[in-house]
Amino acid sequence: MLIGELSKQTGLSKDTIRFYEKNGLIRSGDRKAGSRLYREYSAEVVERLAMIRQGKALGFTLNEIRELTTAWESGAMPRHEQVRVIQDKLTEVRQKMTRLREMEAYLAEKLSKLEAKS
Amino acid sequence: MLIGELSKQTGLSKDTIRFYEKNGLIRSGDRKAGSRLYREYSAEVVERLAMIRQGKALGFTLNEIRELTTAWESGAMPRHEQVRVIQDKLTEVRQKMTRLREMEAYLAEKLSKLEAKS
DNA sequence: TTAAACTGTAGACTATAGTCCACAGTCAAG
DNA sequence: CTTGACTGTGGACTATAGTCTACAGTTTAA
Repeated sequence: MLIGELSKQTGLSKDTIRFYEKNGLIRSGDRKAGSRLYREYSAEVVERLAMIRQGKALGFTLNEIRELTTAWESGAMPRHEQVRVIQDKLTEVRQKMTRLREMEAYLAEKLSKLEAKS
Repeated sequence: MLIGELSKQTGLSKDTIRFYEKNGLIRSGDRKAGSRLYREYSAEVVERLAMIRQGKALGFTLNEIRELTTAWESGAMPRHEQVRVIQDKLTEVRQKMTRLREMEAYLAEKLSKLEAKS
């Protein structure tokens, strides 16, 4: 699919998609268009962009996400490296979960104190 | 305590602390020092800065965090407003938890596929 | 009493993550 | 066969979240 379609399917702007591609977060093939080339995207890119969006909403930076997604590009690095990168990220994800539970407890307490006063 | 001490206790730079204060995330009192005034911080500020840091690591922006912390400044807004703001943030926290679980499942799957191949 | 370590403000600078604009080639419908 | 919606590139611009520098007053330990 072309970039406009991808943009529609993901809700990300074309500029953002080009920006991500320039920064190595996604890839595209070439579709010939006269003297020029249009970007041709595969369906998996939709999934990957969804993942990037999730990651960002959880406080991961594009650099961190790129490191991760590069890891499951076959041939990008030796398998034990791939495993290590993914395991590290998994650990971070679990740490964030702990933090979220703390945050939830903190907010819930603030709330119950407020409601007790009323 | 003065800003250097607060910096030491929180691990945030003095510049960052002044920046947060300028942007309404924390407050200080005045300590007279000759013709000038030094910032005097209470012990609760340590806790609040820890919370800000947590929030940031979870993808909340300073603006979002400020809205929240303003809510538990008594007199800042009517009580039902305070309750609403905190409840909204609690909802967001729970959404993030769901996202994290998805992310965890996604990574765990990538990992098990990789390990199956070896 | 003076040097080092602290405090303050103002403003320039940085990195990250985009967004916007101008200009130009491509394609499909009328 | 031209007009409108698409595509591309390059570069300027923006917001967020700081960081750094210069300059100056304050405090304290030698």
